[in-house]
Amino acid sequence: MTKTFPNPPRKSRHISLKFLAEHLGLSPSTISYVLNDTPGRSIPEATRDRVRKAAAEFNYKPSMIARTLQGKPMQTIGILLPELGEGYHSQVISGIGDLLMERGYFYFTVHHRHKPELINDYPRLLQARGVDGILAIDTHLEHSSPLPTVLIAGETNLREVTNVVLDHEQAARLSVEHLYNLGHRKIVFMKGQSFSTDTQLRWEATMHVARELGLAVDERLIVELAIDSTSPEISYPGIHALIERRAQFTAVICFNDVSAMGTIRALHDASFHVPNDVSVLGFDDIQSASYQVPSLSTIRQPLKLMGSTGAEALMRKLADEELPALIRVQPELIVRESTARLRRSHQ
Amino acid sequence: MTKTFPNPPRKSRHISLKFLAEHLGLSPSTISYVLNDTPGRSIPEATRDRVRKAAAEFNYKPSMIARTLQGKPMQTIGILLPELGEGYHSQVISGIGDLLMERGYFYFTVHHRHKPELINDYPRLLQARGVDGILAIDTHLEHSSPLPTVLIAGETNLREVTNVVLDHEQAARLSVEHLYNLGHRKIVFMKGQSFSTDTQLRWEATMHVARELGLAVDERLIVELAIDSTSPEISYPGIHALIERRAQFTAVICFNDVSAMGTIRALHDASFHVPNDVSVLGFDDIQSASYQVPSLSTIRQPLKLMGSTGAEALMRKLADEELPALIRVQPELIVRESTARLRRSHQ
DNA sequence: TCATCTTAGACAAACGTTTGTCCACTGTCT
DNA sequence: AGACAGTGGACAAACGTTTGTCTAAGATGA
Repeated sequence: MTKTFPNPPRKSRHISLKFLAEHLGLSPSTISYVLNDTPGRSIPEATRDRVRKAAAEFNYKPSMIARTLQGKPMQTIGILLPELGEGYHSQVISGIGDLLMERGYFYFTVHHRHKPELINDYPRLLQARGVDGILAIDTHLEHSSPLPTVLIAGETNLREVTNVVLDHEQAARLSVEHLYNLGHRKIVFMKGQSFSTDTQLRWEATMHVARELGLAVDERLIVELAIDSTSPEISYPGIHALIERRAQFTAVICFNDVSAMGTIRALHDASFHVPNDVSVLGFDDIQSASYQVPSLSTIRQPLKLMGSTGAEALMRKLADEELPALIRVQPELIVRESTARLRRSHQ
Repeated sequence: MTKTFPNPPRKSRHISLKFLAEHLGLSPSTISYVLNDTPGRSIPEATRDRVRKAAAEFNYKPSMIARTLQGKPMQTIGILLPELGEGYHSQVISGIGDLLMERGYFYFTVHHRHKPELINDYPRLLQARGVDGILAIDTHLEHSSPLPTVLIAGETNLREVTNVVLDHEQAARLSVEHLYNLGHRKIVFMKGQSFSTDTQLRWEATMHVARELGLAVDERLIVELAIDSTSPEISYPGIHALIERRAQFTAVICFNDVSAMGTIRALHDASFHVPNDVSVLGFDDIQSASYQVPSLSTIRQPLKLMGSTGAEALMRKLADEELPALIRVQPELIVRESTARLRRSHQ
């Protein structure tokens, strides 16, 4: 009879092992052994039943906090990223979140706005909150962290950090060859903002492929993004300026889909038709890419996959498994309406 | 001389109060008093200096975990939302994240996919990880939580939950009157998915305003969203079907900007021009709204503000301040290119 | 019958903090 | 010289777990 014990489930008292123990007239350790099925303990089934029933009745959840103090993992990780808001990151996080949820892990999200001191401090602050590992996205990691770390789409030369990256060489090949094969030769190349970790790698890969194809890269047709934002405004001024000074071009390779939207908008405002007058190629394949008018041709970056791959890698790392330093994922060319064969009249 | 003590800063040992204490030849309590500036303690400035220097030298961060065990707040909250990915929520979270970061708070994000058992379980699981309070977004809260809770854009009749909501009545007025004043009478009304907490409230407000204006709502011109997604595909089939059966309409009031994009795409595919043939009005004003072709007229929902307002309210609640049960924020009509005056030929 | 082995638990230490209490000095005042 | 106050700090308990060790009672064996 549980009713004979003096402690009614007072609303105010936190349900702890100790509470359960008093309630059942047992010691906390016994409860712990039962609930964790600790092997090598002889406890009769009758007692086990009593304990489990009480735990269910009071909806007892063990405090991860106290458990962590014992050196157990908190089943929690920290996600480090440059900025919140729409776009790129949210897709990656979506992939991470689904996998972690499945594994019973929780996560913190922290944004650092590219500030090195924040990037450096966050791991310790997260550690103080009990996280087991760090998943960084698009972040320049310079100092090694006290925690196991996996980096998605960033750049680092830290030995102990596993890096999940897109195959930039292949991505560049897909994009440049696509437009080349459609007959385009006067191509605008767009370079990302300097703080984006992809900018440098993608640019080098793109230039490399252009050289291989014997495609001339006109200095005057390079647009460099500078605005720190995730809205299409980032590319509008650059393309607008190009049009103003009557630059000759028939295609634009954009840094991402968002800048492709800004590009199309700028061309549209200047009465150029996409793709009849100018072809525009995006990058990323964000959700709205296929619903633009015109719909975006783009290089799909498997963002969700990169997220889940990174999370999976971190789980492995936490389980002390060996991991490659680099995990590469493959891009894919998605052809829609914003790119078209060069028309004779524009040659 | 600190060098005379036997414990070199071994890489493996965690830097704790006790470690610092041994290192300095003091007791842990003294270190704690100094680092927390606990009032009513007499400790000479010389000692305080020694302690602070050592703390800085070893980059000591107190364990929030152990501190929480003492009943101190963890300075951490949990965010509950239906789904990860692009769109609506990411803007709200952006507002939350900025405010929390400023206050030194961290946050967990958990998504529940509208599953009641997850919605019910998460608060306890978060509590086990030391969370001080819950911020729910667009979530049907049915049971009261063990933690202080603020709800953004959801719906609940729980007394203890503070609710941050858009002024739906005003939003409906702005949208319907805008199209009405442009001369539209044959208007398609789009109803959100049933799981969205805004659906019911917005629909009622919209119908109310239509009645007030004496505007007939044609049953056959109601499109109801059903697909669970954050991509424009949600509205495409509905609008497409309307066109297929040659329904007569001159304007569409969409449930959100994403569905407005799907609507424009469907109209475009059927060779209708927006806004010359049909006006399309969005809702939310997401970042890409102004960069669509045509750019979207829409009802701006101050998403970031709703996020920061909710976070601020929760901070207050955690500090035991009194709060109103309802905090209302105001929408705004943004007129761009996707809506236009009704042309005579279409009357 | 007595030694031995199981069984079913209790007990206590530890994790890293916070905080109330206590104590040994050192000065100061009569 | 004795009483007393102030100073500088140590000590220990507590938070909620986990886990190694210990023990009392009952069962078993020769």
